[in-house]
Amino acid sequence: MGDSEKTCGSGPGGKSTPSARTRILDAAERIFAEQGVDAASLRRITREAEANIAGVHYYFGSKNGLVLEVYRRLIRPVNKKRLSLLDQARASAGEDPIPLPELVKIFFIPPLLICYQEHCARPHLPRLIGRMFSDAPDLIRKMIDEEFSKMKTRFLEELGMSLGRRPKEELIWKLHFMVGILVNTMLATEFPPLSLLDHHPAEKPAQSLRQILAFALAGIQQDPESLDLSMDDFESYRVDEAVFGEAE
Amino acid sequence: MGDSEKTCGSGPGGKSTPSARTRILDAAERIFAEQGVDAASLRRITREAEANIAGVHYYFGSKNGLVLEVYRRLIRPVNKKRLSLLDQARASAGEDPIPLPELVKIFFIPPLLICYQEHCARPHLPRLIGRMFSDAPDLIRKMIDEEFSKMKTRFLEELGMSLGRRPKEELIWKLHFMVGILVNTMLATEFPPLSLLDHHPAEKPAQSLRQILAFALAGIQQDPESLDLSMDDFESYRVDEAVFGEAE
DNA sequence: GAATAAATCAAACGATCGCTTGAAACGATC
DNA sequence: GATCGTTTCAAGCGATCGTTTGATTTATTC
Repeated sequence: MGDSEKTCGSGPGGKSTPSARTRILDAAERIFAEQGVDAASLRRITREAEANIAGVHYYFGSKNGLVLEVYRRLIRPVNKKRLSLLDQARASAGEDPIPLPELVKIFFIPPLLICYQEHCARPHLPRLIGRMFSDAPDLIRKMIDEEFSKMKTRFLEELGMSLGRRPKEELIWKLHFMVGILVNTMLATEFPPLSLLDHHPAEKPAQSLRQILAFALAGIQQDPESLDLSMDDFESYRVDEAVFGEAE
Repeated sequence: MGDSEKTCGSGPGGKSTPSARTRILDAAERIFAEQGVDAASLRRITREAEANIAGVHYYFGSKNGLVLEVYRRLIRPVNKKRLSLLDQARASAGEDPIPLPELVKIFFIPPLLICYQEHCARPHLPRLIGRMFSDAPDLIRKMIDEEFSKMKTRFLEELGMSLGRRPKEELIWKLHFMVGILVNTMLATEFPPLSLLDHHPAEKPAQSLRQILAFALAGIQQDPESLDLSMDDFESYRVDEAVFGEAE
């Protein structure tokens, strides 16, 4: 159980066949990304993993257990990396706040690098991460919240220091917007919203990262109170409810 | 077919019972939001709609047909409103570009007002809209692209004018980030990412809108080239692939 | 009020789902 | 090489899914 991997070694030093447990996780990860968790059947997963369907319940207890493990294996290394980068930055900043650009880079770059690296071993990852936030049942959603809570807290602390005294509510909103940008960008590495683009983001990772970081950094630095908005003419933006009932 | 609604009127002027077709759409919309499209069964939908299960195929041909119609009914009025607001703004701007704040308001406020209005007739809407981008099979995704294409094109045109000569690629990225912010915000009106907030966004719609608009406006105005980023030290942000295989 | 079309219904079809079972194959230990 | 715990296997369980059918009810038209 404590072992990270069991191999049925064919040759020493050469590539070895992963254990059935790992093969199931790999196949599940890929197929969940393709079809969504609900639509993915254990039969297809185990068939493509070249494993028996009973193995799923032997190793993970249930399909939900498998889903939990797939997500955990996906999230943990990324947040571990981000937390370690935060620690580094905090150490080298001493008593000062971490520079905002560095904070933004720590948030965005680790997950995006996984998606953008040239010969990504798991090209389906962005899609799966994007799915995480919407097609997961409540049980999985609770686990995801737990996995992110530490990173969320640490990041809000540092963001508060770097921005100077701003209302906590504002910090939460800004972290929230960053999550939205990140998730949608990962979803779009495979998908139409960016189809207008004449190249895949992964082909120009530096330019893509620049776009994201610049946008987020500007948004974070902006003081919402400075915005001159007439907030009383909402009515003209309201969608007529009567239209809703109609098909045409 | 051309009729928008058929009512089995009980009393003139009073509330009338919607047709079975409409009742199915209403129930499907709500249950799709609750459980996701895949997990929602036609049996539950028709039970709660007080209709017969065969009605789904009579009216919509298949479950996929029902899903398509639910999404269409949801998206159309919003984009119609946004397009009409764009027309208004273009008319009153004459030869000048539309002011950026106005452009951002047109994009965000119509969909968010639906979610934030006090006694929303359909409190599940944000959740459904958020789901749209991830749990939809390819068929539905194609329809969504079609429904949004006109709005997307018009908005990119106006954004290009308002921002002055910027690369088209930059405009696409910025629209893309706005979509991410919007979708995640709608998803979060019911969901954990904002659970740190001590109030529901709908309780303070003006403040919430201010946060969103300010962030997006700043991000849009920012020139990505002005950002001083050292783009060669990616390695320190890379997540160690070796960690991935491990469970603990 | 008979005839025609539209809408609704109960019942069942075949397929697939997550999950369980009990035995066979495997690997380590003495 | 016998023993014991771990892993893999084929087969099947009950449940639920989307869909179809054919008859019945309701509404419309002459």
